[in-house]
Amino acid sequence: MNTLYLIDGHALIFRMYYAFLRRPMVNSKGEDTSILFGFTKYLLELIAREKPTHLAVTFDPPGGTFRHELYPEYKATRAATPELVRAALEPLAAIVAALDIPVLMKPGFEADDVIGTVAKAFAGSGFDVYMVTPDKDLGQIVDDHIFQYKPGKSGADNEILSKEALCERYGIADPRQIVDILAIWGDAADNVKGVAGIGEVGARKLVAKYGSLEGIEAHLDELPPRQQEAFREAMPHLGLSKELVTIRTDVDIAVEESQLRIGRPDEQQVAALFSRYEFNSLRGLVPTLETVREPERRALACTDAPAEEILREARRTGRVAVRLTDHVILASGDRYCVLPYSDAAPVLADASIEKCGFGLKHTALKGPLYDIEIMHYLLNPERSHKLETLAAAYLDTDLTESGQDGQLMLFDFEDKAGGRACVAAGLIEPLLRKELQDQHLWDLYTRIEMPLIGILANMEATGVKIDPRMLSDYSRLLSKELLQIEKEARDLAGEPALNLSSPRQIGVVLYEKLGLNPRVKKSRNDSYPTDEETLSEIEDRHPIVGKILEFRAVKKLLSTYIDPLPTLVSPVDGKVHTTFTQALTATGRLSSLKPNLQNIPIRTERGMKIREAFVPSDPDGWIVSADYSQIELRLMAHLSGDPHLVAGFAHGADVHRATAARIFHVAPEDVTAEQRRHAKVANFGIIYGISAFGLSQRMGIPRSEARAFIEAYFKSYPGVRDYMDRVVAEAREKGYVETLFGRKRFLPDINSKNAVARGLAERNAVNAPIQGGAADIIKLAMIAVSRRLEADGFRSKMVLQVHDELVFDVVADERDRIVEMVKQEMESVCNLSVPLITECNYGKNWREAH
DNA sequence: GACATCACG
DNA sequence: ACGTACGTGATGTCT
Repeated sequence: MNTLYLIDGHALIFRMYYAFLRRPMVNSKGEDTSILFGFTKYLLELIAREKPTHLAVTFDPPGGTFRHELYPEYKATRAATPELVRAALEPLAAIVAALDIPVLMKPGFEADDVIGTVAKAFAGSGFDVYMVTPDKDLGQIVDDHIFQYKPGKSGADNEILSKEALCERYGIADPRQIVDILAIWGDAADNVKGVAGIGEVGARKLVAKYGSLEGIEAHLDELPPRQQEAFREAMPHLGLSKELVTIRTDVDIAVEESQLRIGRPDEQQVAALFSRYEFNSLRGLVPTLETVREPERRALACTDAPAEEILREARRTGRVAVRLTDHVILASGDRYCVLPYSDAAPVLADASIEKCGFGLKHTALKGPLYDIEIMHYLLNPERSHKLETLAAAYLDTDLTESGQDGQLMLFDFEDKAGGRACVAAGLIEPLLRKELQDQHLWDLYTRIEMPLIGILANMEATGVKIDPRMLSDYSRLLSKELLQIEKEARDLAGEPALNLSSPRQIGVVLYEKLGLNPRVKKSRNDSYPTDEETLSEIEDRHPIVGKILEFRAVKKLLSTYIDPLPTLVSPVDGKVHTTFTQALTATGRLSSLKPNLQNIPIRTERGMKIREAFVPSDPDGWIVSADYSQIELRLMAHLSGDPHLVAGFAHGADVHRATAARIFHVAPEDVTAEQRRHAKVANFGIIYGISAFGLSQRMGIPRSEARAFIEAYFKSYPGVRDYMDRVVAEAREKGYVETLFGRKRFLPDINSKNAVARGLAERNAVNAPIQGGAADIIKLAMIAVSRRLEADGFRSKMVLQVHDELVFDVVADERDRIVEMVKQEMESVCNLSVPLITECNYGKNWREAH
């Protein structure tokens, strides 16, 4: 459904004027930006929250209106417009224009009349219209497709008044009767006279009973004498009052649908205006093409068909669209059928029939899989790959629109929506196939992502065995420690109720009560910094700081890993089954969720113990872990071709030591521990697209020293600097960078005038080919290893991937063969100018396997 | 739902 | 004068 939001500009301005009256907002130039800020924020938040497809702002035009001609005293009692409001009008118009939001005005008419006219016109042509105004007058316009959207006091509590809500509020049958209520009630603000002595309640009751002003007049004699008298007295002006409070819906104003479509803000203008008024907090709210909702598209035509026909068609063409829910939906062309898994299984498992669809990660599916979510992910990993988005972009149809079939039973409706989705995926797939081929991404899809789909399905289905007893014992132990730490910290603070999980409370205790760092300042959102880095610096000033850090560490382990993990163990097989997402990260990595098994602790002793709970499914079996050694730095060596970095890997030497030796001009055996540590940090920095600031933070040295350090690094490895320059230049020219295997990452900010955004894009340009290339390589390894597991008849399973590590649940007698096979496959998956080395170990649990 | 924090590579 | 090392996910607080 298309939605049109019509903003009552003046009403909103006044609302903001009063909202900020006691605590105005002033920028560094001393200008009062309250109204501009409040108005702009409201507008942007409305767009973000409601995602209108169409939007306009209305203002009252300068000069009088037809109401003044009818009645010279109209609004005569109004105080003069406050100077702040007057001053806000022009800048506001500029902001609204920069946001590409149309302004509607008509000389001689109030904004209300324009809103009324446009609302009626668009509601009549299939729109839902929301009139954004606190003004009760506009209630009279409300109907089945026109709503009053009342701004709340603090942004969030907006109220949407439907026809039903208004009728209930006023006790009337039709919102149009609000006109009669207002005429009788009168409106002091507009100087419209009503009936003396009758207020809102009286007017409501009378209109409810007699239907209208005219109805009341016809039955005047039924009223109590006092009211009769009041009405007779008011009679001469009531007709005028009614006319004045009636909102016109026939204003001669030409508004095209296309004018009101949500547009594209002028980034330059918006940036200039926002920095002029210092609206830094609003920048992120400016709608982008991704965040605005596209106007309505036509529905997708499709029909259901007998299952036998679809199955026959699938076998004949060697292709079928698939959607897996509680049941199976199959589609061919624009026809679909719904059937139980048992009936669909033969086709799903028939490898000679290719499958296309959205989300095909399922163990039942065999044969070539064309998953449009993943195909689209390769075209641009950072865009949305939702089916609805793809259907809108590739088929110009709206899959979200639904329910107009009204009377359908729920399951019929679900089938129909599912059928439509399945048909849509089948129609989108060939279009994506073409784009992948045009953009040279076809090989990446067919050789890496496509075979990976089934592998991930199997890994998820297999799961990892967990020892819940071990975890519950450990939980008891750590919980006791936690309680003790909490008590000690509270005693040290002298605050028995201190919540150690609250950074806010911690900040107050540390900096206000104990005064541990007089220099520290509340940051902009009224909070003190209490992150680990900050606290470590002041750890020796008070024993409580160490307690807080320890509390945090233990609490993290308990609440993120130890306690939730057992609840995620399947009662069926005693295993946890994560979900691997294949179309999420910007770089090509996988991600893992519910639970995330890619961030299980390893760096501390307490954390490492958690890995003891990850065990082989057979008590006699083994956990085997194989991880690529320094894969990202090796890729940097390969991509840059720097002879010294390549040489550093050639003889299996300690790279960080070799780096330190080169940077500090000492023999490798004379490198100190600190030099090696710094070289290691620098090597990581290089992969991240080093910056002097970042390095100085990590090494705890001044920025000038960091700069010198980077210079020394580049002097030692000139090829690395050349590579970084090259890849950034390539990004500037083409707008994207790519991995060895052609995986792309687009960097729209690479030529930005904003130095921060540009800097990030430049570091991404350096990092994406490396992080993404490593992701490509381990995916290839997973494919190679899976093939061997199957071809050689292994019973052991691959169960986890952690970016540079593969984890296997291994049966006892396969241990040594698995270690050998995995290492061999992982190391030979691609040929770089440096060796790919895999560390492969086994143990009775994940911890021991390292 | 935003933010701060912290677990991993 | 800004405001930054790359990529993720889960939890708790607070509004």
